[in-house]
Amino acid sequence: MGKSALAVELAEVLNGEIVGADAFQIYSGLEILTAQPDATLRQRVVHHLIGSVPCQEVFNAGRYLPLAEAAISDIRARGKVPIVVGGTGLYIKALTHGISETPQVDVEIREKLEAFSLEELLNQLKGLDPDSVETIDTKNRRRVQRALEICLQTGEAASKLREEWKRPSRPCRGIVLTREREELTERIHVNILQMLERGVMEEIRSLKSIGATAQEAIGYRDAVLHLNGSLTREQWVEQTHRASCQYAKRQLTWFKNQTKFPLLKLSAFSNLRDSLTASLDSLTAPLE
RNA sequence: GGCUGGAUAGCUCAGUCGGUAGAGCAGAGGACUGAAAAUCCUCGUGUCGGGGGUUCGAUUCCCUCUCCAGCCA
Repeated sequence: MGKSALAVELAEVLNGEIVGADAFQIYSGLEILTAQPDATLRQRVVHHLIGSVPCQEVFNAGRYLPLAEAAISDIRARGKVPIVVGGTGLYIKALTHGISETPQVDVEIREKLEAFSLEELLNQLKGLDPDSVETIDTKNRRRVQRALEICLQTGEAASKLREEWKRPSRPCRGIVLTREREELTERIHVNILQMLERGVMEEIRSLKSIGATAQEAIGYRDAVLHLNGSLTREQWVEQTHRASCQYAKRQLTWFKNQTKFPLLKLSAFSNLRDSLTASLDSLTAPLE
């Protein structure tokens, strides 16, 4: 989409610093694959939380929130403007609305639950927390399992701990960047080819290990298959491109329907300057 | 040239003992409270390769043609 470059322009105008809100750019070791802002951009403006967690570690929204809040306070304390940039809707919503007070994920419990079928998980959950069964998507294993994890860890019903998104919106302004679908598709293609030129495959080959969450990055598993020889370079490009386009669509759906931020279609502008001006206009919208 | 398989949704393929057909993937839309670049939900009319025959009725049986594989010459 072109978030990183635009964010740096904005930060320079607003005397700001950037706080990453991207579940995968957070990892170090996957700089190329996750398209982290390059050295030039990072020299111009201070970036927080990007490439800051070893990709061997398990990371999630629960870990993200306090880190991001700390970064934001720190920026404010120095009289600067925090600019949160990223494509992970859940992380941004956690920041603006907070999330329920539930304990950190217990890896052992999670692993134990992996062994059960969805039906078995549902039955357990029905016994412990019938209300949850009413509210969550019971066809979605992740949701059912998470609710059960909370019940088992806390000894309480997950539905009790789950509060409405509280802190109905901490004051902030925001914009959602979009582009024409075709243009976006083309840009994604170019970006993927650039990853190869920059050495994604070498980056991935040199990893000694990778954590359970980081390995979900688009293109990672297929890259491993390519390095094994079971997938051609072209196939890697094709699959990664497809997955990225699908992801971009899901992001749009999320931001359109889960936030009140105005949409800004970048396709209308031919250069960064104009995009910046338009962004600044949009950002004068009332505080959310 | 002969034989044997194929030819069905954008792609890979099921299927119809003859009553005009369905999965996965792709595509479109949507959901989303600690795995979120994840996970999940909804949406399937297509000359069933062309032509002819049998039949009340053929994508399904028969003949023929075309194309693609493989085998034999």
